[in-house]
Amino acid sequence: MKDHLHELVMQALLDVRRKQHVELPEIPEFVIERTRQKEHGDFATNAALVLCKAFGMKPRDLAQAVLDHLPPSRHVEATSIAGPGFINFTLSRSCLLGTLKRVLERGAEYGQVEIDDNEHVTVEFVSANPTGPLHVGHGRGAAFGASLTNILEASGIKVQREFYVNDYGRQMDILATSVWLRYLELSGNPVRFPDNGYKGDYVVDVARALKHAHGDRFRRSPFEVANGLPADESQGGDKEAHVDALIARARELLGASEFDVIYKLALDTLLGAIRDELLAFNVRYDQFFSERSLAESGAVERAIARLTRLGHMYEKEGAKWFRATTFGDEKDRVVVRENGATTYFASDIAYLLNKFERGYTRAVYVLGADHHGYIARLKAAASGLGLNPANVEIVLVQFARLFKDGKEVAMGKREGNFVTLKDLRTEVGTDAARFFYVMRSHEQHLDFDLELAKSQSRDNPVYYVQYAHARIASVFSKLAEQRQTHNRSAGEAARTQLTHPQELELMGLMQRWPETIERAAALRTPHLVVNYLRELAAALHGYYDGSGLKVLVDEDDLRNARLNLLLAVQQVLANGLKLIGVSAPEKM
RNA sequence: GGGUCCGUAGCUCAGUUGGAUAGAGCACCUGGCUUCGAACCAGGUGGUCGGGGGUUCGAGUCCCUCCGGGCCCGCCA
Repeated sequence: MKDHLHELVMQALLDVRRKQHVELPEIPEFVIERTRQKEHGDFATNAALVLCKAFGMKPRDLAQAVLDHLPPSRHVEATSIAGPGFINFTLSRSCLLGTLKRVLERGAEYGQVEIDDNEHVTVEFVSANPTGPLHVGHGRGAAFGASLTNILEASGIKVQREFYVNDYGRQMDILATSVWLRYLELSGNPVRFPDNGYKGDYVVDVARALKHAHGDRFRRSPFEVANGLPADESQGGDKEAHVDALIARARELLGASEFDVIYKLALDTLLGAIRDELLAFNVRYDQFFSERSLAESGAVERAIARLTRLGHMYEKEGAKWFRATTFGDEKDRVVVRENGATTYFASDIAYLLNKFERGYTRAVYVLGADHHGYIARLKAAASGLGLNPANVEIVLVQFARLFKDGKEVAMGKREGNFVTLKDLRTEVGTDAARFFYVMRSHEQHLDFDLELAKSQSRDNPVYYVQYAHARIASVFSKLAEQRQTHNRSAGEAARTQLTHPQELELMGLMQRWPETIERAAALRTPHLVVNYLRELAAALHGYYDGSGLKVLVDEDDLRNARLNLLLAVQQVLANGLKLIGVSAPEKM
């Protein structure tokens, strides 16, 4: 519709240019946009304001000239000039009725664009370390990422959803060691637990499973384990050095392959829990990608070799550095440490390269706001690898804070007293949690009000939208009870009987649904979908309660036409809720 | 200190890439259920868009500056 109006205005401008003999090789850009207020019609253009100088006319005069030359269109009901020189367009009723027809024809597909095969985007989100359960911070990333990918797909972009598993490196070693120490404790051989160890109860659960499966196989004497270790932080030493020594001791006493058994059990258990939780949260992935596989397949080495070959690596103080400053990063980055181990960033580089080697045309990273330092680094890596950094996109999601009884719920992972996503989900339900997480702009800090999300009351915006859907369903069940019928094609034929302003408003809103998807996809802003749904639900409630009209009237044609309208609204509500992973109930 | 995100009604937030008289929800006030579901609706009160400059036909939106807050700044992951 926008394009159509743009074309009309362009035609008019070309005519005006010819008649007024304006010397102007090209018509500068102007926009057609939705109006903010109903009194201004449906669409407006700033053409006269933008072009008045070029045409040497006053804005309002130019606007009038444009209207005088505007080609007729069956979609346009009325035009007007307003304010400093805006041209407003009011869409014709037949145009709105066409939307109604289209919604019913396309059903669940309404609003979707056909997939464009030339582009294939990989979107990575959550990617939490498998060193513990998901917490409420991950929940926002999960809800955002899942909604965004659904929306991108609806907008015609081929999407792959990926979770990067950090199953390699020191944090996992610390986890495995923590499990082993808890296991020793359960076996009656307690060893002092390190300050930097993982202290959550889930670690004990894994230890218990380990003991159950393997008995005393990993028992060692506490003296052997603790003897000669450097002092821990609370003993006046360094916690990192202490825990590293403890890991080395575990490897030494158990042997590498035995240590791996523990490591593997911890990884499988915790990653399994993460996957289960994501599924329960209605978040699906196409792939869980292992960091370890990058190292083991030689991908990390290859990526470093590529950077070296392209002349972006150098050695300093025994370490190998990537010259990130060449590409705008604030400092160069270590890729291979002095001790020969590769850094986390080395894996990142390899992973980035791998994504494009797998054929994706664009890589989107959904990261927590604390990772904003990554943007320059990752883009520099892309440039260094010879990739186009414009195809690497990082979307930062701000933090979520949890409020209970008006007070913030504190979270600390190492202390083990954090609120898990599972806790939240079981307390407020998947629907409310998913809705609340994407209700606000991702650039905004989110205050998650537990009571509000939990409340089965009018205050809860989730119910407001779901209620609109359920309300429509109940009209249809009432229909059967009253032994009335709904004939869609009869309703279609009688659609011109839908004349009430609130009926037209509903149609106008439904017409905006495809535009909403397009916009939310382009801006990576799922909350626009939520805003839209709230608006559509409000219009439905207003129609239902405030218009004074009844749907289930005796007159067949009118009833069928109105039922068609309700069916269409229900369909669009369902389509929208699906994109954000919230159910569309028939009853509440 | 440097970087980055944010500051809009008492509270939580929208604001269509610079448009017209800044909008919702909650809270507060008034009214509406013997009629398709009141988890709803109709209406009202409430603003120096953090402060100050600038850019232009036009600024909550863009630029500068100051104030206030979140987060980041390791050969950790």
